Amino acid sequence: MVAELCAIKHVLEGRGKALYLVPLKALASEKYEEFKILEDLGIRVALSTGDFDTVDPSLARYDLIIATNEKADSIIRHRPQWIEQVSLIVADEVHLLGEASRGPTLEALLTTLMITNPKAQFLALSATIKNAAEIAEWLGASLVTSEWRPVPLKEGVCFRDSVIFKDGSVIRVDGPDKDPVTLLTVDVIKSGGQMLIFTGSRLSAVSLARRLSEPVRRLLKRRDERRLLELSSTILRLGERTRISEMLSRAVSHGVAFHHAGLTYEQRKAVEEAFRSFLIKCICATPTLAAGVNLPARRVLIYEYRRFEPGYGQTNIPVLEEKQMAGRAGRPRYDKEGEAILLARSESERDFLLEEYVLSEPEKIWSKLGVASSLRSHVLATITTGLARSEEDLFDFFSRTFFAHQYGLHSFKKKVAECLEMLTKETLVECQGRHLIPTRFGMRVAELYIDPVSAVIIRDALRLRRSGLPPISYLTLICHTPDMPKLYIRKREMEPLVSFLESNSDLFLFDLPDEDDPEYESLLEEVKTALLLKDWIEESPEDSIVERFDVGSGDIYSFVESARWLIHSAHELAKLFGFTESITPLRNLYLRIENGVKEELLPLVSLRGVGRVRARALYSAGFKTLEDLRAASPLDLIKVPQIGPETARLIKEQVGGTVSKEEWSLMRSKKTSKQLSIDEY
DNA sequence: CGTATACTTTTCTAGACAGCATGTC
DNA sequence: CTAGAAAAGTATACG
Repeated sequence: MVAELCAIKHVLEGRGKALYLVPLKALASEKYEEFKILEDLGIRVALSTGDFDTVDPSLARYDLIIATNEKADSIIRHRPQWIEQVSLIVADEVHLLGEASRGPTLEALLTTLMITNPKAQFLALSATIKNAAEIAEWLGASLVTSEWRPVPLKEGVCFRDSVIFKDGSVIRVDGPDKDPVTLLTVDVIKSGGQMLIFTGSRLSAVSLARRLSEPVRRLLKRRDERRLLELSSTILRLGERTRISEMLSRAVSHGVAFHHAGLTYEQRKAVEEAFRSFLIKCICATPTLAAGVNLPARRVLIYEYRRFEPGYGQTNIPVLEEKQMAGRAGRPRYDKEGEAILLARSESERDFLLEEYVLSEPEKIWSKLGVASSLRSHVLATITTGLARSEEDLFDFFSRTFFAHQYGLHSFKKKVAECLEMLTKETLVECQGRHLIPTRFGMRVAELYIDPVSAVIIRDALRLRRSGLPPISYLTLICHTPDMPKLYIRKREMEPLVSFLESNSDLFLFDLPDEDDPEYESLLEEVKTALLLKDWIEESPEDSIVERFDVGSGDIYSFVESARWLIHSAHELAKLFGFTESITPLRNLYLRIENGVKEELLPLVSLRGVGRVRARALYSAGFKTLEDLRAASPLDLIKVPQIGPETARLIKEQVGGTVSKEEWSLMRSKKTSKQLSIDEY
């Protein structure tokens, strides 16, 4: 509300545009829906995330622009004029600054905006921050704190059948069951509330949901039971049937659901919506639901406060994260208070949890901009945007960052200089005397929004100028870049991966580490990820990919998305450097990744208006090449399922066939008439 | 020799942002 | 912040 009022003031008083920054796409959409009512006041609201548009020049027409941090950063790299008119910058969930992977982007973005828009107002928001004053100081802002909450929150710890709250009050839950999780769940549902349980792994989310299914089902009203059965079958129809969707469907029929990133977007949305409409009584979730969309419940149970972290083992989650989860407790308008409960397994653990979480404040936020991988790309961006034209400019810029604010500039200078050295050595930047000038390569890398290291890996590989390579060569290449997320390797998978590697070593576009090299294991991860992508473009059924790689459908989509982005980037770099023999293979691979199709469908899928489904339909109707399509009459084309008059016309336009006047008018008349069956056509 | 039981070894582990182009049945 | 639970495998006891 504070941000909203502030934005209204800025726009209506004609002071300038407002930019609203959020960390998640889902949050961006949510805010967009929320702020759209401002259009009644004549304020034009736009949404800009990676899902919706590129750097859209029409954004200049809007007054309030909602964007993810990364999207806003990317927009700035394309240097549009309208940025100058921004007079209010809202940074929602600003505690993200302390997150290693994505905090630096927000930090660089805010620093840039402070420099380019020195008169703008900065409004940073967070519910869980200890050193808020320090961040305010960095932003040149004043700190405003408020303890107000729409629904009061009670935090406590549960051991056996009793819960001790922060304020000293104690509640006891009892029932025939001895299991405290079941007791707490049944208790809150009986009194008309809902339960949200956070677990530390996907597996425990799923198994907990199964465990609670029976007790929850017994509490269901007849009417809900019927609607849940409908929802249960809807979930199976949302996508290809997999083991996970079957388990989810079964749980949902009992009024329970699990929620993690292995689910598809649609499945997750379905679960969230059913929870909001009180249909689903209990969700067992990984931290997916801790941040992000607003999905409160009367009672929140933190079932596991430890989580595995690679390189560290089992670690206690930060208090900040625990407070984020606890903050989900209490549904405005429905609950008069919310309860957030940590689960203890022993008496000493109960005391530990009370002390370390319930009564603790969240940790301080520390800048993570010093991490080399993120620093590189921000040093480059500072140069390509023209913000730094010399080394001094560069240090000036970085002296304005939160990192410099917290740690001082001294140690930082060396890190920045190292990044600069790497960028000049790899010719992303040129030094001419004191001047720093981005090369075309550097410019393109900044715009493509990839890590300079990824770009160098791709360039060096394509520079081998090898032609006639199969898709797996390019797939392993992009999986070799730091921008590509990777699959875990299981012990039993080592063997087949090693043998694949040995028999195909001539297909790799980069040097392979030795078997005793610590890099070797990450190479296997890369190969495994590449093999998943290969299955995808060969149209393996989703369920077979799920089984073979032990991933969820949601994981498949996120791997495919990242691969699509990097293949596109590789294609652009091939064009930039004139690596002609790679341009067409990369273009084809892009089409196949995007649509998830076999090679035989390539010519069809390359047409506008034809994706996976229509390509398949055309192919099985006998139209296998562009030549077949050129020879075909449009009236034959519309006999193909999935192909209507519009698409037929579009296809004909692209393959350069002729459409006679009669055919044309016939098609147009069909277009406006009620849709006919294939037989009628 | 088969099987129950105790002890040892192995396996496995959260999430999600970015480019660009296009628009049906 | 540097693990711990569950599954799988193996040894031993017992009838």
